Amino acid sequence: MAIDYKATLNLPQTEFPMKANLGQREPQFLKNWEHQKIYQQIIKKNAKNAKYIFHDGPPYANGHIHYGTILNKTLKDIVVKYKNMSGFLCEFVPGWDCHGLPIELQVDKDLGPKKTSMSSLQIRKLCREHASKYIDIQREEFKRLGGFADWDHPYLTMSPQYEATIAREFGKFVAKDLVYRGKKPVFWCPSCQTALAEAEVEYKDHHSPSIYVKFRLKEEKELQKRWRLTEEPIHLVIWTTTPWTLPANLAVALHPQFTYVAARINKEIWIVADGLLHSILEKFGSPECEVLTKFSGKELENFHCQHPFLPRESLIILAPHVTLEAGTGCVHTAPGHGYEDYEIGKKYGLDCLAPIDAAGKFTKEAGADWLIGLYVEKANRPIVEHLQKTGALAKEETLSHSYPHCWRCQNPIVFRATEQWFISMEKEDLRKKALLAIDHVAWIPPWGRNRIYGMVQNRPDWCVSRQRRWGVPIIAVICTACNKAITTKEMVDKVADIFEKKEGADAWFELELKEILPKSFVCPSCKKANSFSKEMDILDVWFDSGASYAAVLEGMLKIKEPADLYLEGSDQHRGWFHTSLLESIATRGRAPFKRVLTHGFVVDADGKKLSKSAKNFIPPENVLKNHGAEMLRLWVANEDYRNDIRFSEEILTRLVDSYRKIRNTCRYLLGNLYDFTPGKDDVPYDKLAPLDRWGLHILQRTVTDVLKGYDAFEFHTISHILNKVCAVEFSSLYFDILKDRLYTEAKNGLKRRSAQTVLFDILDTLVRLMAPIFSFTAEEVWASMARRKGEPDSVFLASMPKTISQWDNGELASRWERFFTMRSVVTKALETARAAKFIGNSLEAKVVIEASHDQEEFLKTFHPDLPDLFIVSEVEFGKTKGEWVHASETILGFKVGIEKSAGSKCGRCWKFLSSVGKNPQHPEICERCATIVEG
RNA sequence: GGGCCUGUAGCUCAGGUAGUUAGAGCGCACGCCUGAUAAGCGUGAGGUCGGUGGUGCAACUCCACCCAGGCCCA
Repeated sequence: MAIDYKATLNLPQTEFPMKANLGQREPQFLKNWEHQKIYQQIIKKNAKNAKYIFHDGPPYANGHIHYGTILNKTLKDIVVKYKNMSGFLCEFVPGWDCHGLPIELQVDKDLGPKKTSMSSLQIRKLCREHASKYIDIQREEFKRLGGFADWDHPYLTMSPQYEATIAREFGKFVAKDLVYRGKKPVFWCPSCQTALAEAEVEYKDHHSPSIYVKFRLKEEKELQKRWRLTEEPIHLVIWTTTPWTLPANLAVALHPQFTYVAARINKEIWIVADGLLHSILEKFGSPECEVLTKFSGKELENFHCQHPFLPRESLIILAPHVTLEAGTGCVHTAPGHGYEDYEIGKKYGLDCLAPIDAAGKFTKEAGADWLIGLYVEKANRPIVEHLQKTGALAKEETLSHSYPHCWRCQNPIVFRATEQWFISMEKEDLRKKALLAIDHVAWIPPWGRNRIYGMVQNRPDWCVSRQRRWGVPIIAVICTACNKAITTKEMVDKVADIFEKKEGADAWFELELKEILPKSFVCPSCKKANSFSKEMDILDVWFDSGASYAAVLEGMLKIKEPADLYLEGSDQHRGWFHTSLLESIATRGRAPFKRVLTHGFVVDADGKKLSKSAKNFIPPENVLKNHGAEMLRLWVANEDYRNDIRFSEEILTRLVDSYRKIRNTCRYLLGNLYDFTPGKDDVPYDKLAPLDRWGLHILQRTVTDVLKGYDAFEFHTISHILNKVCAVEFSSLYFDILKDRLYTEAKNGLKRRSAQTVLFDILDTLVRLMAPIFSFTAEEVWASMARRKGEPDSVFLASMPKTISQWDNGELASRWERFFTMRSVVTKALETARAAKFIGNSLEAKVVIEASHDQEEFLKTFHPDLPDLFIVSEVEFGKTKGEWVHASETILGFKVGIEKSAGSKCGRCWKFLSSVGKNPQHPEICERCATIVEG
C-alpha cells in the first residue's frame, strides 16, 4: 500500500480562522479589554514615561454618533495607542459639551406649551438629564469602536467643577477688564418677548409695504456748485420694506465702487445707483429723466441727509453689502435693527439705536410723540402717511417676500438691539497676541494656519451672552437705579466657589444677592443705589469648551504646559480651536496647544455631504453589525483625512478585500509557526538563508516607513505600505517561495528553522505595527501566537518594533532586486507555456536560461536554490530551444525557455526529479524527501 | 457673495524645485493550482491627470478664468 506522504509534511496548522466574523466577535474583545482594564494598565505601565499630551475636544451631548465623530474618535485612538506603544504616557480623557441651545430646544420641543409654566431650575434639570442620557449613549457607541480611554471618568462641561472653572475663567477676563456690555441687534419676538436664536427662526411669506423715501441732502450748495446744477433740492432715494425702522435710521449707505447718478426725475433731483436707474424709471411709470451727472459712491462719504421726519441728520456712509439686485443703491441704515447695519454702523461710530421695548412698542427714544406706544407693525401706516404728508414719500406699493417668523408663535419677528456682553478683541491686545501665537503652532495641514489667522484677524468682538437658561450664568448684578451691570473678579470667584462646592451653576438661580455682595456694596456707577438684580444671561457655549484646557489639562491632569495635540474637524478653526486659543491667550498669554491637526468631513461617493434626507450613506450600525468596527478603523486609516473623505458601499467592499489580504498573511504566518518557539528555535542572523535575510530587510524597511507614517500622522500611508508589503513582497514572493522549504524540509532542520525565524519576526513586528489601526485583529493575532519571554498578554502593553540596523542590508537588497527582475522574465515565459497548456503547475517545468556571461555568473551565485526560487523543478543554462521561449525586453540578451522537466513527480514534494525512485524503500519520492522521511 | 480647501485609472493613494512612453495596491478580465482552499500564484486590459485658455523649447506640475464639491462666514 502506498505511504501517505502528506502526513510527513509540515503543513500549516492554526486555529486562527480565515473568516474574521468581526461583527459578532468584536464584542468579546471589548469585554476582555474592559475586564482587564486595559486602558488603566497602559497608563500604569507608562506612568513614569515622558508625557505626550493629547486633549480630546468635546462632542456635543445630543444625538447618536455619526461618521464624523467616528472618524474623529478613531483618529484620536490611533494616535493615543501609537504614542503609548512608543514609550510615551499618553492619556485620553474623553469629554462632552453639555450646555447650549440644541439641547434646550430639544427639551423645549418635548415639553410643548408646558414650558411657560416651568422654572429655570426645572428646565435646567431636564436639560441635564437629556445631556446625561446622550453621554451614556455616545459613550457606549464610542467604546464599540474599540477606542481606549478613561471612559469612566470623562470631563463634562456641566459638572460642578467644570462649571466653576468656566466661571473663574470668565472672572479672569473681568479682572483684565476685557469684558464690556454693549448693544447688538438680535432676533426678537415681540409677542413672546424673548430673544431668538437663528435655529428658532422660520422664514415665511409676508406682506409688507414697499416704499421709496426721499432723504434731502444737507450739503446741497456744495454739490450744486461741484456738479454745476441749478439751485434745486437734491434727494437720495432709499427703498425699504420696514417703514417702522425709519425712526431708527441713522445713515444712508452707498457702495464705494458703484456709479451713482444725479438725475432730474419728476422735476426733482434724485440720487440713485446708475445700475438701477433703468428699473427705477420703469417702476415709476417711465417719467421723463435727465441725467445731470455721474459720480462714484465714494464721493458722498460723510455727507449728510436730513431725516425725513425727525430733527436729525443721517450720515452718508459706504458699505460693501449694498447691492444692485433691488432698490435704489442707497440703503436705509438702522444699526439697531439689522446685523449688517450694525456692523457698518460700528465702523462709522453710529449709535445702536432701537427705540422699541420688549413688546415691540416705540419708546420715547423714537423722537416723535405720535410714535410712542405704537406697536411696530401698527406704526407702518402712520409713518407712510406722515411721509406722504410731508412729501418725502416717492412711492408706495405692497410686496410679498420671505420674512423671519417666530417658530413658536408664528408671528413676524424683528431685529432689535439689546444689551449684550462682549469680550474685547483689542483691549490688552488680545487679537494681536492671538495672531502672533498662531505662528508658533504647528498646523496640519499647513493651510489651517491661514484659515484661523484670517478668522481671528477679521472677527468682531466676541459676544458671549445668550438670553437662555441652559448654560453657565454670567455672574453680574444690575443696579436697579441706573441699570448698569456690575461684575468683579471677587464676585465671580465667590460664586464659582459656590458652584464647585454645591450643585454647580444651578446655584446662581437660587442664591440671594446678599450672599455674594458685601453689605456696604454701592453701585460704582450711580454711587447711590444698593439695590441690585441678578444678570440672567448665560455664557456662549463656546466659552465653555474653550475653557477645557483649564478644566481638564490643568484641573484634572495637573499639566502645566500646552498640549502636544488637538485633533478635530476643520470646522473647529471657527469653533473650539478658536475659542480655546482666545481664552488661553487672554488668561495665560500663550496658545493651549503646540500642534493642531484637522481632518475633513465625511462625504458620499460623489463628494456630497451626508444627509439623512438624501439617505446617501449606510447607517454605521449596519457596518458594525456586518463588518465590525475594524472595517471602520481601516476606513479611517486608509483615507487621507486632510481632505474630505468618502464613504460608500464600494469603498467598504474594497476595504473588506484588502483586510482579507492582511488577515490571511497573518494566518499563513501563524500556521507555519505552530511548532516554533521563539528563544529556542531561532537561527542567528549569520546562519540565515540569503532569501530570509532579504525578508528581514523588507521587514526593516517596512518598520521604518510605517513608524515614519505614524510620526507624521499620515496613517493612510501606513495602510498602503502594509497592504503592499503583505501582497507583493511577502505573499506573492517570499511566502510562495518558502512553501517548499516549510512544508517539505525536516521539521527541525536549519533550512526550515531559518525560514521560521524570519516568519516569526515578521509576525511579531507586523502585529505591533498594525495594532493602533487593526486593533481587534492585532489583539486576536497576539493571542494566537507564541511570544518571546516576558511579553505581555495584550499587544497594547507591548512596544512598537525597534529598528534593527543589522537587518537593513542595502547591498543584499539590490542583489535580490536584480534577481527578481530576472525572475519576472521566467514567470512570463512560464505563463506563455501555461497559456498554451504546455504546463499547468510550474513544477512541471524545466527552465533553460540563455544569458550573458555576467548574468549567468550572477544567477549561479544563487545555486543550488534556483529551482526553488523560480518554483520549478530544474534550471539549466544553455541554448534555449522549442516553442516556449521568452526574451526579456528590458534585460539585454536575457532569454528564458520552458521545457518539460525530465524527471518523474515526487509523491511528497511534487517536484519532477530524476532522483525519484532511487531509494527502494521509497520508490515514489525523490532522494531529498526519502532522507527526510527516514529522519 | 467672501475666506480656506479639494478634484490623477472602477476604488484608495504616490507623483521634490515643470523635462523622456503618468506610477502603486486593490478591484476587473483571462489562465493556473487544489498541501494558505469562501485561500494562493501568474498574465493582461484600464487614465484627453475636472474643463478652457495662457506663459515656456517643454505643464499633472506655473498663471487666469470656468465647472463640480466641502468647511466656515455673510
